[in-house]
Amino acid sequence: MNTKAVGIKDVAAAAGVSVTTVSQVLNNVAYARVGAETRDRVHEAAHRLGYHPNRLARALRTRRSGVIGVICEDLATAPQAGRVLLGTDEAARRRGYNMMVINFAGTGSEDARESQVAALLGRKVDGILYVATAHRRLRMPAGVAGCPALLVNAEDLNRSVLSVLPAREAGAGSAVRYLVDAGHTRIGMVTTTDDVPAGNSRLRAFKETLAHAGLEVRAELVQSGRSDAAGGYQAALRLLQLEDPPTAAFCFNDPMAMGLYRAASELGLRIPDELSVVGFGNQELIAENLYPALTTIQLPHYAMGALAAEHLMDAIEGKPDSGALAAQPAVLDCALVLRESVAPPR
Amino acid sequence: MNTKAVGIKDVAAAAGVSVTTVSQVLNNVAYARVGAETRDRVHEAAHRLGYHPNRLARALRTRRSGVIGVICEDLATAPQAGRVLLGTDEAARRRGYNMMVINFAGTGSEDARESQVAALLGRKVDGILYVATAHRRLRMPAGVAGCPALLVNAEDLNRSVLSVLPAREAGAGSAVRYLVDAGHTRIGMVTTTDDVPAGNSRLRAFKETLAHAGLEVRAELVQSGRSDAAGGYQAALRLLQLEDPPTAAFCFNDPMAMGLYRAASELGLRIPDELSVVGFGNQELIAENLYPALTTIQLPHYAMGALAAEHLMDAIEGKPDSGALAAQPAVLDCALVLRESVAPPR
DNA sequence: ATGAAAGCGCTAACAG
DNA sequence: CTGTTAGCGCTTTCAT
Repeated sequence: MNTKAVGIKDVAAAAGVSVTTVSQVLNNVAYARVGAETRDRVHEAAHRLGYHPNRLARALRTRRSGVIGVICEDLATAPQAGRVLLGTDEAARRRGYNMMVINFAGTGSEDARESQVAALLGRKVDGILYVATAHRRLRMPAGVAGCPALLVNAEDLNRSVLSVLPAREAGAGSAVRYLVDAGHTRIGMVTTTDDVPAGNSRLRAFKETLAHAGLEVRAELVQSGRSDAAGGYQAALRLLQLEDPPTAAFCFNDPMAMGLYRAASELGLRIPDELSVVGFGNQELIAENLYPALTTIQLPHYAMGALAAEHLMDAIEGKPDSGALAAQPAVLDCALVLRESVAPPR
Repeated sequence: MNTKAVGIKDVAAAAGVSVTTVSQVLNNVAYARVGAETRDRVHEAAHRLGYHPNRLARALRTRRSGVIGVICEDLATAPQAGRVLLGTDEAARRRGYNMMVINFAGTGSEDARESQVAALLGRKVDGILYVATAHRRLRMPAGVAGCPALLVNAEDLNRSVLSVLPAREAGAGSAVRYLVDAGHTRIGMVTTTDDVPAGNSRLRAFKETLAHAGLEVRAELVQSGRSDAAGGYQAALRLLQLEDPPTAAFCFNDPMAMGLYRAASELGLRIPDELSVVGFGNQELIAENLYPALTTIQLPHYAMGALAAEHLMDAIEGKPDSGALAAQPAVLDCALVLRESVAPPR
């Protein structure tokens, strides 16, 4: 905490006016009527002295800190958390807010979490953003009640906190449709056996998209395994050794697609000539480094962070329409990132 | 900003004492002499009313906010930033601090950066941590001067701000030594042509380690390319097609190792039986999902974040030894993460 | 052993 | 058009 000496009264003295005038001029208070020449004097003095308002004092007085608290689940291991934070930071900054960030470790006890939330609240954050790692329904920490809050990438069990979500199912659908549009008629899916809601919804999107395209969905064309490269490899091996193997495959996530690449390589299948593949998640480390580079679905992390921040700030500032938007979750589109792993069937 | 009603004077009233006493009891002020029975009454009242001190008011009065400002270069795309933040958050929390985080985009102008730093300073952070993406020498933003600050993963051009750094060169050395210890005598390196200081230092470590082991360093055993999988593939192709090819290779980073895996696969070389490989960086998405899983060097991101936070808090609180440590950068070891990609030569 | 009162830097009535 | 003043909630001398 810098022992910066120059305060509002120094500016007032330098400009030969009262602190009120300085405050009103620098904050552009609407109703205050201050002469143009006085305004200039104030601005000049403030600039000359290098005055920067003490936001703590202002917050104490106005009961508004301009800080939004961000609770991140698993800040460290999830690469997407950074993108959400970036979106939030940029949106916040545009409106003069800053972020105070805490991490909710997977291992933390309920008490530990509550005390972290209490820390945020004690620092008088204006609102709270809860950034979940994976889409699911969760219970907001109790302390948050009574403070404007928003969920990113998850839904509240009590439905009392609204959410910003990715259109995962639509994203999965567009991945599959891309394969259909490329001309494929035998399309397989490498999905997960892990019991996550995402698994079912992506599989459902797969089936519905095929059905909608008038394509038969044969059970053997859906193979599953653990949601990593090893699981993808196993599932892909089964899929690609079918007597009538698919010419294209949609994978539950990029690591599984990486496993599929290995299976294809071992079986002598060239991607994309003999096998087209689309992943999910756009884990750049994987998707860009695979050969050929993987076409995959990008989740709108940045946009979710930004939109959630906007909604939160609207709620904090009591914007009229913030209530209307609150009724249902905001759902953001997933983009298809085109790379090299899809071609028409031969 | 919660309109939480209960303040210190509510507690005082409920306990039948003055606010002074409440403050002294709750803060465990050393010199204050308060009767044991009074203490209990105060604690009980505070607990019963659900009192939480307003940290803003306290900060204003004590000139210490208990907030550390964290400037992240490239919060979004660098997966390591999250780990550093986690280390910082946990260390900070143990001592009652919180983090205010901002992102320095690669594209931001000098002015934009200064204004972000000004925002941090205006919010009266007690100190600043600058988390760089890649090790290099940089100029701290001008505004930071006069505020306790520390650099993570970089060094200050003016040498006026001290650093916490990874022992990259030693890490690279231990990777190579691991291959030597496994019995390899013809060891190659896949390095980068990108002009980054890290490239030279890792190559130097490679050469020195081999020389120290009494092994010849033949120029053809060092091949280079762009620092991604494609570059690694090209370099590896040259390396593995030498007339006397190496039995082991050290890669500049994990993406390049991924490229080497592809080259090995195309040439029919089995890892680790016919070719051992060690990467650098432990990008889990890659290292864990490659087959066989990649043995690689882990940079101490978490530890750097934690240590930097500790040093910073020591400096803020004027700990006596904080000056002594300040003389030279703190250097933290890199761990070798053992997986499946190394075996003795045949 | 406890309390009264000043003040951190700022904003916002209210008065002139 | 501008200045005086009373707090925001807390800590901390200084009295008692």
